[in-house]
Amino acid sequence: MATASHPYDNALLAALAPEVWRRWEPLLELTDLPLGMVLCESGCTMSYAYFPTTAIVSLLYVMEDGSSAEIAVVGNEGIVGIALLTGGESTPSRAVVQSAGSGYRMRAQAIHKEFERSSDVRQLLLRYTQALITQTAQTAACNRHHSLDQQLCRWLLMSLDRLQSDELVMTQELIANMLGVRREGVTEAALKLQAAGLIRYARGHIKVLDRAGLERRTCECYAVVRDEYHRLLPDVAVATP
Amino acid sequence: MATASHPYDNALLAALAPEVWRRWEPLLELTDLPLGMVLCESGCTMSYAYFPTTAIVSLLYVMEDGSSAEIAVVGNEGIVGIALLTGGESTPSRAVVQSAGSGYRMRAQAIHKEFERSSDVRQLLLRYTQALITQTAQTAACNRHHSLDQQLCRWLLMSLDRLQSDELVMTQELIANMLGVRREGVTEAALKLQAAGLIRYARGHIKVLDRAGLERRTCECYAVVRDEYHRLLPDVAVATP
DNA sequence: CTCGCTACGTGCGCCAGCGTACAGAACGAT
DNA sequence: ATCGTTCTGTACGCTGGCGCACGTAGCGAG
Repeated sequence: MATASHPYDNALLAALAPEVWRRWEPLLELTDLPLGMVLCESGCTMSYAYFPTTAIVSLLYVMEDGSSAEIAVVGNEGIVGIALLTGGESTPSRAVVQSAGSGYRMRAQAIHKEFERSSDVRQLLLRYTQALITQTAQTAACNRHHSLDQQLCRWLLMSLDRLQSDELVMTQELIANMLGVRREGVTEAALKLQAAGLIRYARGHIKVLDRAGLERRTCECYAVVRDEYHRLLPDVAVATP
Repeated sequence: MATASHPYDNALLAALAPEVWRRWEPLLELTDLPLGMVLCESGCTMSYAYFPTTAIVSLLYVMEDGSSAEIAVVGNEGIVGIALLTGGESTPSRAVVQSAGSGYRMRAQAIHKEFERSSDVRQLLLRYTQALITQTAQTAACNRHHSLDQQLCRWLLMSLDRLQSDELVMTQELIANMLGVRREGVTEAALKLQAAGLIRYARGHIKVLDRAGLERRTCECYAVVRDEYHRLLPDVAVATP
């Protein structure tokens, strides 16, 4: 449900200068983003850029054999559709709504024109782009070196940062898809976290009981990415560092 | 040795319009890039952007425990120092010369100014940025799902595309560092390739005997990234698709 | 020539995560 | 209340890559 949403709920939009804001307001359209909605298929040209407010969107690479891997996640701190800015129009990644909610969308042509027009807009969106690159690169390193346990903690924390609540609506099956691992692996890892009193899991509902505990348990990757977001976009905070 | 090098040897520079070219020529400085040279340390502000001609540069993430992972590789098709364009100034990655050679460098301020000034320059460099993002993202997925054997093939092919010869000067130890795996693992994988008649390995010299064989043996990731480079930068070809 | 260093080869136990298979448990529709 | 479906837990053998510990071979300086 797209109730009580305002463009300001997206931190990137909120960081726009007033005169830019006046131009953009009529170009933004509130949209419902239900779970599983595909905003952009691999290799397909996007018609819109999306600014999530309450929703969370995953960028996934889907391999030929059907297995997948999340390369980045975008919430109310960002924008889906960087390729529209760089001029590539499409990417090999698929953008899927990972957590239902709403967001604003803007026509591809409009955002591209605004990007060309204003140096300030460019500055903001390019800094966000760099933060996204950092997230992707750190994911690559993390996939190489860290355990599923640590990665699950990281994933939970990143989702938490982009939500208003401490409860995630998310089956283990879906998490496994995002992380690119077996569902059973997620079950095991989640049980460990539950045994440690950090979370409570029940049929697609994860309640985070001890956030600090998750942070202690995750790998360095979470903090590196979070800090880099804060450095690049001090006004577009994801979570307190 | 920086002999017989011309800025045109970097495909990105070569793709510049004549009038841009006239402005840039005096700003470019030929530089020797010896093996192991660190162009940029993690988190440090860069003074220069680099346009490799004969050298190859690796972008590495180095973890707290000292292990590392390559997140992208840049040769004569690209530029090292995207963060100067996006305005972030630094990144958490380290840029290391992986294969000795030369390149051109340009002062940070100069490239940033040019990036702001010309829409054409922006278009070109942003398209390159997107290609680099694709490479990084595909690396993340590849790290998750594919075997060391396949990744070694991919790595060899990517290096080959950025070299003028079919011989790589590269110890197994170094390759292991790039891929973020054990040296012994690279030994085993390389032996398999040698047994299959695809390469010949001898004390830091790899001669590629059967390039097509490597392509058959690698994972899809190589082709995805290569094709995306060609799509985004048709005039800045890496290797024939 | 030989000594030392660098680069490569090999062996072995270990373990995280995989593939597969199945069982229980909670929820929702009728 | 019942039944099918979805979600979660458990078990077991397998394998790729790891950590560690050596052995060996070629090259280069003296």
